[in-house]
Amino acid sequence: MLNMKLFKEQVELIRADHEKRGISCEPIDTVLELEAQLVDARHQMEMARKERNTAARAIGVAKKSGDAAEIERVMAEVTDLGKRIDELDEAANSLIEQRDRVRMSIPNILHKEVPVGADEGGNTQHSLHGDKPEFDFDARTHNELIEMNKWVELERAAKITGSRFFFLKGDLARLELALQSYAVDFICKRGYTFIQPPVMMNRQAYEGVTDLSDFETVMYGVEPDKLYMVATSEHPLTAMYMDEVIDTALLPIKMVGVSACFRREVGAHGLSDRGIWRVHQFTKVEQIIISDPEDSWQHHEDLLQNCIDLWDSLDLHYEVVNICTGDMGTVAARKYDLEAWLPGADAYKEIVSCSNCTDYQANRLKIRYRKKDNTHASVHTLNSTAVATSRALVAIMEQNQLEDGRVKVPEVLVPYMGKGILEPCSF
RNA sequence: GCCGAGAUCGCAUAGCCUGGUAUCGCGCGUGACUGGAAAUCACGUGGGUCCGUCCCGCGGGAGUUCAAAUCUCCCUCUCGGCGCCA
Repeated sequence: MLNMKLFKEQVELIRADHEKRGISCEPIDTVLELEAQLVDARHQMEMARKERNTAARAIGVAKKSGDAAEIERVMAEVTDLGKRIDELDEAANSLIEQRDRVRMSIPNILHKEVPVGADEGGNTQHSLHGDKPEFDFDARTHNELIEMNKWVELERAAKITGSRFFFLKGDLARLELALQSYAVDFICKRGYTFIQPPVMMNRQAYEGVTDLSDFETVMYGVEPDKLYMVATSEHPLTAMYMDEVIDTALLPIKMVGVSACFRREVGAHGLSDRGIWRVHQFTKVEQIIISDPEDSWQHHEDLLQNCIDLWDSLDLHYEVVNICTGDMGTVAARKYDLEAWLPGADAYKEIVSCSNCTDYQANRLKIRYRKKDNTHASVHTLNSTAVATSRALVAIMEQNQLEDGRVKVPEVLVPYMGKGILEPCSF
């Protein structure tokens, strides 16, 4: 959510951003109009309250002096004022609610270097990494590999939960665990603190970190308890500091979290989504930074560099992409994706997403820091995947496959696995 | 799940019984003193603001009252005790 100060002092900035995104400026005008009404309503209410406070204090004085007629007169006056205040208060609250409902739908201000484009076709290449593997046989898709090696149970999982859930078995499950440990170790060596978050959150905290429409399309709700399963550990790890003023000396706070992630994936269909590429539950190692606004763009580059170094060390071929205006979403001000090459699909597909959300989440969550001049300001929040394990498994399987369908383990993971080749499962 | 005690500005803490302007301290900021600093002293230090001897704010919500941090009820969380439990 954008700060009201921005609407009052630099509304041209918001308008210019909407032009760039190719969306209507109408909501901006609505916010300004509601704000003008609110200021007026609030002022009227304050004046009425002032009158009442003054009169009510006079009652205390009059009671001590015992002037019964005077007490009665003032009390009648105060009762009338009370009714008027209630009405004005109700009007003001309704205006705030209307204003913020519109304000929440207004997206973050983009970084000036975000490429302009209508949809994902407008994304541009940032850099290309690793060598594209060559096969002297027909490369298989990950679907074929998991089936011939019996590494994944999709149909049996469907019996007990539904489609898009899975059991991960044997060497592939062990590789998943190895990836988690390796990625956590890798990021911790760079000064991040490992944190395991809760995987459910309440509505209020969740509204602070995500787009409202996500409640319909992304999140699972746990009904009787009014909780939501987290879609990524970014959400609990960012929200954990809500309503706090952080000691400036503690910034930046750098965290690496691991959690199961739950997504409804409403409307996702198609051949490219089969297997374990797009599923309702997967595990993700995530980097989070809570930063002084002055440093956040440097941290954003650092997060990307961590990903590049990590994925280079796995010896995989991928590209880094600049996400364009039309593909950005509401919360991020700038976003890089890593897209791994999948020989089975003959395409580059998203495996990592690295965002600077600037103060957009922090405004909503009221995560502030104390500045030198003793005033408060919102922090910046950043997040980046390190590895989403199920997608990393797909990339490793497809790029490291052998002719017989077995898979070579990346060098750096061999110590975590205790073996260099993934063998088929016996059942 | 049951019983009890709590939640007050960045931190800490008083006010609650007995309703009438949010207290002391620490930290931080500004100024004075100084060659400079420390120490000391003064002022400031939740949000809003049309800058007022203004309005709001004491975990959240409702109620009683002319008036609620203060009284009543409901909820959330924390701490202690008991129970259950991987």
